Amino acid sequence: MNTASMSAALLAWYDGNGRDLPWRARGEARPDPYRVWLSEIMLQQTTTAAAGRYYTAFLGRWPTVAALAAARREDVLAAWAGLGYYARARNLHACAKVVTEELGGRFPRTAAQLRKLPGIGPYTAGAIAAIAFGAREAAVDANAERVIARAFAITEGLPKAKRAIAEAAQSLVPAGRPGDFAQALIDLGAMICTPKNPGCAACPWARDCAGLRLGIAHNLPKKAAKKPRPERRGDVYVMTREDGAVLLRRRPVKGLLGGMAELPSCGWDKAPRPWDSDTPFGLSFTPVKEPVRHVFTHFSLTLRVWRITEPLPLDFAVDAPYFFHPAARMDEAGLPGVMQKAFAAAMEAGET
DNA sequence: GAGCCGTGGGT
DNA sequence: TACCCAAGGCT
Repeated sequence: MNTASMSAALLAWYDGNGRDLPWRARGEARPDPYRVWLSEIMLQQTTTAAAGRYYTAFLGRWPTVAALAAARREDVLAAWAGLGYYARARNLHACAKVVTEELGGRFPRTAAQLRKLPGIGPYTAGAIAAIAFGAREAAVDANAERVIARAFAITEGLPKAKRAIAEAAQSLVPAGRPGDFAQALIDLGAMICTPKNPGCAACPWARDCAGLRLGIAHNLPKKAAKKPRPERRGDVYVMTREDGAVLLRRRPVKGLLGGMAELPSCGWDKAPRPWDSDTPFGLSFTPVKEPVRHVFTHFSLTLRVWRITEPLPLDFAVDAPYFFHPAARMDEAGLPGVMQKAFAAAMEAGET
């Protein structure tokens, strides 16, 4: 089998078995580059199911790159809340501004030019160039890496094997349908050539796969062992005002949950610990019985939740980064997942 | 190059 | 339960 027949076999499989996803414009002449870009940013390290809801919401609220560029950053971050990796949202907004204000509202058409924009790395640049503009570029994500490592029996471990894998992938990209090929390779990895228990019997490349022939496919690609996840603990405070408004705080733009709103908290990240031996503003609190557990990428967290004993008076004054948020619209406060959990725990405790 | 950066679903 | 992993990028 040569590369041309492998590409043809994969495209034929994709035409009959590829996934139906909201951002895919199957049959349309050319997909909207804005939609391709938006979906690709959301899909970075994120499942299609999780990205789908946010994609629909973003597209409804900001239908064009110009509309997104005109939005306030806090609104974009709040709309991203719960999806994770918030640097993506900051870069998304920054990229929209560059495209709108410096590039005349048009995305660059080549991977090399796309690569220069904030939030667009090697994978995303290739994906947008291929899918939105028909460029003959590979889009090598973790799925494609796995498929290629197996098909070519690349036994060198990641990340050292990245270059060899990328070159092998590029050699397969057909001139005719590079965008479909990129998505087909990803679908093959997600649906057939899965990390565990790959479905080789249904694979369009079963006859070509060197890894399968050698009986090593299921063990590829090789990866370094994971490091242990440290434990951290901290305290988080739910302070409500007499009118029900909740006291929140804006986090610094850089670092963990950068730029996001949060419940005032301390002790669990690198931020200063103003309340080690005291309470916020010297107020009185009641502990919520069950602490909140949350797992981040590089540490696990146990958070003690405290509820204010008496509501704050209406004239309780706070300065930035603190602000009050209306109680009736907490779902719009833009709290990241860990803070949504803490708030829910406090509310549950308050009702019992 | 390795650490940082979220969250949820599958097993 | 604990672990793995996901359409990665930035520093």
